[in-house]
Amino acid sequence: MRHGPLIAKLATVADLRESDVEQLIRLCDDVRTVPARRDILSEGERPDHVHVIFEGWAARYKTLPNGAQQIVAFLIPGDFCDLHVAILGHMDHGIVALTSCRVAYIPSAELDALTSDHNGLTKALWWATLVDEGVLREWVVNVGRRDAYERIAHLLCEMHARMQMVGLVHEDRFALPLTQEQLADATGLTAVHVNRTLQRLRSKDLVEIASGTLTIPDVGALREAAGFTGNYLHIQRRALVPR
Amino acid sequence: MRHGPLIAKLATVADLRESDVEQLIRLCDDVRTVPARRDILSEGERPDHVHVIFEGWAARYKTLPNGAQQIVAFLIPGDFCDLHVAILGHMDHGIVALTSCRVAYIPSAELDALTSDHNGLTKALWWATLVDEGVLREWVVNVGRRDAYERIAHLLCEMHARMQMVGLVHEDRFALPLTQEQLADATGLTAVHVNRTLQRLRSKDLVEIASGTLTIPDVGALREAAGFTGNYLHIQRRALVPR
DNA sequence: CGACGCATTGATTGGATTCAACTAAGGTGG
DNA sequence: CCACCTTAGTTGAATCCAATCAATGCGTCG
Repeated sequence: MRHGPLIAKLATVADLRESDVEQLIRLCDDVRTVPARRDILSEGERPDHVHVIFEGWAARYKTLPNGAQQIVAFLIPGDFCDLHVAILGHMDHGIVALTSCRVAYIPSAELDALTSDHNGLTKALWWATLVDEGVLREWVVNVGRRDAYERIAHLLCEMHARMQMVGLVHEDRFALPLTQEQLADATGLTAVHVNRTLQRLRSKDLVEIASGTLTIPDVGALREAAGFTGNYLHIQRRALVPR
Repeated sequence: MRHGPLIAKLATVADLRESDVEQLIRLCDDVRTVPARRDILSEGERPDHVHVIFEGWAARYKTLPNGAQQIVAFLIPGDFCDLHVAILGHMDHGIVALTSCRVAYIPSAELDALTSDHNGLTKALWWATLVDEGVLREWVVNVGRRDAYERIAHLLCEMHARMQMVGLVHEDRFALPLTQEQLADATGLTAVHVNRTLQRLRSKDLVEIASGTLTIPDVGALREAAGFTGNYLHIQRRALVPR
């Protein structure tokens, strides 16, 4: 945790050397604060920076013609916002800060340079996007084939596992700064139904929610209820390779 | 089309040289036939080959504890099955042949070697996976926020656009070798409801389906009904760069 | 305080599922 | 060559999960 969530996350999978870590830290020296509800990136934009969340929560979202919104991913500390625009050119969705966020702005060119002399980093970044893809597949399953109860339980399990990866879970408790409206936009439900479903989860003592903090008294029980296995997150802890 | 769908697809985006094309063709010399309904890759597998569909349709799918299935992607000629397992290690989902498929088996090691001396190819492969990711985001929106009617219309629009990319659409007509059951598994609906919804689409003359062939008399009208814009497919035709 | 965002509750509606039966098409084997 | 069986598509009726519409509580903040 000494180096922040990004390195914590990448170190769990890639053979990062001390020198890689130093390079990453140097890249992330331009950290700005984005207030809640502000777009970090808007649809159609062609950013010349790559963005990494250092602190706070954000969401990828798409808006339909009728005004309905669908959140397609939650971004937590350590997550890249747009590793892809360097290649795809423009954003096909927006990213909005859900809380006040501290975001690192990395010039695309510098990242390009770093990854082209291919060290362990390229693979680590690849890995990050591939895990994102795995998460997306699971989200399709979630909205496609689980009922509201399992769906929300599953989402909470996922966020618990991901927050744990970056060291933000303490005693099965972590900050969940989402409104029920946002949970609804992520699960394809309405806020009203999210409310009723959360009540069911609470009444069964699977979750406790108080002032933006989620507590999961029995992780195993919640995972059972959700049908959650974290296999798609491809978590595998490795040691940090010395210089 | 002279070189098959994979090169056709990659050439629309990357600066492929003649030499790149030759390399790709050489890589794809081991083409095998997989019968319909057979798994090309199973969940949990750790393949030492990377697979590309040359002919036929396949589907990525996940199975839930209760037996429900969710298709999370359709694979058509030119699509990679598992560009990611080289990095993630194991398959977190299965891939099944929907029709008899001709599949190229590329040894992972050879692809690694090819991409590590980074030519235009690396970027092209990156691009392919990033588009897949964009498609997945749209699928989340599809099952999360569109009703059955728009949902199926949107899926058909997408497949039309993707089939067009690899030159498999002729006069707004293309092979759609999917059962209504499979359409249901892809859209998070039941086969019964897919049936009724297809009837509505037919009655409005938005689609015609006969013996595994889909005809879209008025592409604009169907896209309008679906709220479809292909922006997330990141299609952009470029010229082939000469050697 | 009043306004606003968010959570909560009730009543009602509706889209999609479920269960079940039935038809059509295709393949197989006696 | 037809009886038989399987698979895919179709239709109807009943049911249910979640949406919709609407109102209320409640804490916060300018």
